[in-house]
Amino acid sequence: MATATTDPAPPVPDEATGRFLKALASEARQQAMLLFADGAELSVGEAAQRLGIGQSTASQQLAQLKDGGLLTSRREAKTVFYRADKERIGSALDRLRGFLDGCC
Amino acid sequence: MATATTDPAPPVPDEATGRFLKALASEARQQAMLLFADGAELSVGEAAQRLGIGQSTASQQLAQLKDGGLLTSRREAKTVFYRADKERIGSALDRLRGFLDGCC
DNA sequence: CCGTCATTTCATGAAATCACGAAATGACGA
DNA sequence: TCGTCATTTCGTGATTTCATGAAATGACGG
Repeated sequence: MATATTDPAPPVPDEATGRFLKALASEARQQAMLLFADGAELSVGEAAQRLGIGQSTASQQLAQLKDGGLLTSRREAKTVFYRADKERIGSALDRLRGFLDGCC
Repeated sequence: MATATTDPAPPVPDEATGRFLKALASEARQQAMLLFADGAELSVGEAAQRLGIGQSTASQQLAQLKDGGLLTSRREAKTVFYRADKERIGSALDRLRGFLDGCC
């Protein structure tokens, strides 16, 4: 059988795509994404500085973008570097298109 | 000249895409979109009923989806019918892809 | 005109998001 | 082990969303 007994009522479109949309539905985070053009890699502190926001704020924003599948992080010594995650962004877009296709 | 004196600091990615993202960044509105599969056309009242929410709530949600470029509305006598706006959805996706392309 | 029906607008509380500074965590190098 | 630096986590108010019911708007039919 394909599904189990209760059929858990899947979220819509799906968790990951939902997080992707929420991550991007904020001007502040859209601005943040702009920092990562051309494969640029930035630390949390650098991002905070360039955006003119507090470091803890930047940390949270970047974390949410990562959670939404837009960024990856890599740790080097004390500092954490973020960069755009081309691949997951691509699949998020595909899933989004799939949802919109399927719904209308 | 291309731009005027002050250069109004364009929003990011652009107003319309921002509204598109915000419109879709809500499970309730994602559910609402599902009603419009296969070119279905529904009145505000029908949508409210199927979603199990108040009519004024539905009116606002659908309006926001329309504002986000996901739905169109048509008025027939007293009732307003909404349906998916394939075309504008397509261009919103294109703009989104463009932004993500350009930013990473 | 009036009354009615569908929708929209408005005002309201509840809940979520946002940005912040302070404190906690983790990873070095001395 | 200490002290320091970068980041994360936590607790806090301010702002924004969210859903609701009541009132206002608009469009008919009589």
